[in-house]
Amino acid sequence: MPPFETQPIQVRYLKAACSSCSVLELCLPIGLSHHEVERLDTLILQRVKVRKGHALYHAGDPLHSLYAVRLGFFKTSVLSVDGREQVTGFQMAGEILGLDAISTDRHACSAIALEDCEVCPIPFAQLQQLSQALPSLQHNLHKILSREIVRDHGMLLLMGNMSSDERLAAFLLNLSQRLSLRGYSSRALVLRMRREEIGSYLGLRLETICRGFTHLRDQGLIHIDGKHVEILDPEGLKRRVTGCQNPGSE
Amino acid sequence: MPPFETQPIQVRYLKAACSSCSVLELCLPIGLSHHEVERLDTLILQRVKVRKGHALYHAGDPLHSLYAVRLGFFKTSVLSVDGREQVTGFQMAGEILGLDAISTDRHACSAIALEDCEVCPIPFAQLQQLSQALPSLQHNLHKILSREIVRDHGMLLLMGNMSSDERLAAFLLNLSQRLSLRGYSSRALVLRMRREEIGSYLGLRLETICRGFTHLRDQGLIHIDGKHVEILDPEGLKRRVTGCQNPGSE
DNA sequence: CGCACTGTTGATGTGCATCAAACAGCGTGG
DNA sequence: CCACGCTGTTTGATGCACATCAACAGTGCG
Repeated sequence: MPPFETQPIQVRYLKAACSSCSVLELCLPIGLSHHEVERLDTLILQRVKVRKGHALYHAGDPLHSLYAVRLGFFKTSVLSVDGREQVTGFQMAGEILGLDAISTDRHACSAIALEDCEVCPIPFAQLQQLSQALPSLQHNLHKILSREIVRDHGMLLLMGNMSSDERLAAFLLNLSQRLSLRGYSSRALVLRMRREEIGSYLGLRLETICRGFTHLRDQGLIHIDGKHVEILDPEGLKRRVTGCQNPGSE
Repeated sequence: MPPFETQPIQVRYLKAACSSCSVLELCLPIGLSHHEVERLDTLILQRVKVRKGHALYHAGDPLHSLYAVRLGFFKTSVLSVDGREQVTGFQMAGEILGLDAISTDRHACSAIALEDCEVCPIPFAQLQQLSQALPSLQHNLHKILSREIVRDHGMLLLMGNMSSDERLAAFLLNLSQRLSLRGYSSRALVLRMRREEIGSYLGLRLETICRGFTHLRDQGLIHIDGKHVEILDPEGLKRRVTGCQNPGSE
């Protein structure tokens, strides 16, 4: 059976525990004391599994919980009035989904699992309540919200000023850096999303993504085979991003 | 003396009072009780004036305060590594500056006054402290942070999917809507920024902005003379934004 | 007045979108 | 087993929207 985004999410209940979570140090509880983590734990009643291709939530759904990604890979996207999709982000373990829903108490984007995923729902009302009592939890939440704003501004810079190849190089470096933070190789990575989704994220067409990969490959910066990317020359990629109007390097 | 962005800001001290502020209902204290507003008032020691062309803060400055715009018009912008500017937003009365600094305790962008401005500095550490005690203040702060995220995602949609004329129409409608919320005319508006800054904001060149204005004028949607814009046909402008791939209307 | 800055418009170039076709992988069913 | 459709990727040919380059007009200011 093919996955449909509009189907209800597939859930399986699991007892949760931030304390023993592998992304504890990247997630909401970062820097909290053992005691504080235990109090946060009481909010997270169970983990939820989301199957590949299914939605964790849709735009318009009321906000109940924020979601900490425990496992897997999501995309978030908004739809324009005339139905075109803009991917606003790709989220991996330790990252928080649903932040944009706080504004209106309704989710402003949809979150789709790009592979089988597991998330920790954090009931938002209770999170606010608990962060009244725990200043460091409140501070973490502020930082996470602010970090998303900084990230978005970086994306605006990318969309407004970078060529297609530069965008692609920046995208790969960003993925690589986030994966390596999580203990994965910063060299060899697997793209969980399709070319079209990368394109939407970067403000380009899928064909341009393909050609971009080819360019970077022909310059000896990456090796690419389908969804498998190997970064051969991270420094070269970085130069590709910053060296915007530098035709001498060709 | 021409204004330099790198000069220190010009300050003049004024006693502050949220309670009597004209944008009380658009700003941080929205929905707070009289008593709660008074407690917030105690944080804001004095208002600060920023002269046209001067910076309220620069990227890299340490975060001390958030700033509520009381009067005037700002732009915020980030610089790419190779020195190109990306305008990330234009802020008017009631809007909060400095949210992106919470992430790293340093401002990630610069805020420049586009006209003589007045802001209320809100010491962030104390704001966090007070919002421990005042749940509705905490909630407001969360909403403001989240609203910025939603706004940015809208900008990504615009940058990724819209033609130059559509971007410009969306920009004008957005300005018009925010100005009318503040009691100004939604029809007649004055652009406080230069064409180049609009262009940077929308991911276009200044010449393209000029031509876009000409197009909208030739379609009878707006009247434009320098910095003065009159919106003649708001509905037509809206159709211009949503009707993305509709060549029949030309 | 003269200069710097901003805005407008025209001519030309180019980077990416669009259109199109071929191919690979993969599950399904004859 | 192969044929088949379906999805995703790659590559080529062509067109267009916007960038770039350039000239000039309007405005404010020392």
